[in-house]
Amino acid sequence: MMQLDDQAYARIAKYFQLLAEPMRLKILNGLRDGEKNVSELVALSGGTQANVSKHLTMLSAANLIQREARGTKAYYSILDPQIFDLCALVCGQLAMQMSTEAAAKETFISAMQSQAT
Amino acid sequence: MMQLDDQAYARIAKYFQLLAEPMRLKILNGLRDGEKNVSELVALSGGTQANVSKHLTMLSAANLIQREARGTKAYYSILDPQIFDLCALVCGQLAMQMSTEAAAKETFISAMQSQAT
DNA sequence: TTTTTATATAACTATATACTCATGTAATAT
DNA sequence: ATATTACATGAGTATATAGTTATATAAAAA
Repeated sequence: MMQLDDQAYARIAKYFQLLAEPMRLKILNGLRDGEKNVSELVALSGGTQANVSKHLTMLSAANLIQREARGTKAYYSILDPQIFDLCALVCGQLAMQMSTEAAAKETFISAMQSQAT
Repeated sequence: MMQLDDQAYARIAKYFQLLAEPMRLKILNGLRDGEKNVSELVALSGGTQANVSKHLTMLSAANLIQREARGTKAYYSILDPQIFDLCALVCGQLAMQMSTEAAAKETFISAMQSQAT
């Protein structure tokens, strides 16, 4: 078993932390089919402008997404589509766990298929 | 683009949240090569008994790991090895990001190889 | 230039959670 | 029966973070 040092664990944990927030997942999912500006993401997510903007700044600082200013608008786009593989794995895992809860399972199975690369 | 409802996002986020903690990652990595009891995990992780026990309870409640009491000891083991795929993906991602930081990159490359399924 | 539109950010609040210390519980040993 | 070992858990504290409100900034339009 490989021993990682504490710094390595901290870094991996921080990465997962970014994905551990419903609004951020919603935003990332909103960027799946290409770049969107902040207003579009606000409308899509149902969050406030300030909050969405903060999450975008966080995701951008971690290089999960990319910012490009055009005019007065700021367009964000996914930098590494592999994050969707992560989500797909988790969705699959959760779908397994919910093998008894039929209705919830339906939701997740289709979500997983939609999110899989 | 598949639209997930808020409950779905919350659930996925909660799953990532479990992996967003260095001590829990350390514990999970400690269970990679098979079951261990609490004392072993305490020694391995360098955490306190109370803290390790709490994390184990959390991971167990989320069905990431499994508890089996034998005598006065409690043995924990990984329930779904796919979590290591998640970690490997993240390690790979981080290794990419660190392409300039040579030393740190070395650490992650080997870690990733060790963690990959 | 002034106004409007789009986005970012500072200050603040509320909540969640990681940790420690102390104690509870349960199985084994003496 | 009592003590010991192994583990779990409650109470309390500190810190992190998501969210809101208000404001700053910057480009474009009037």
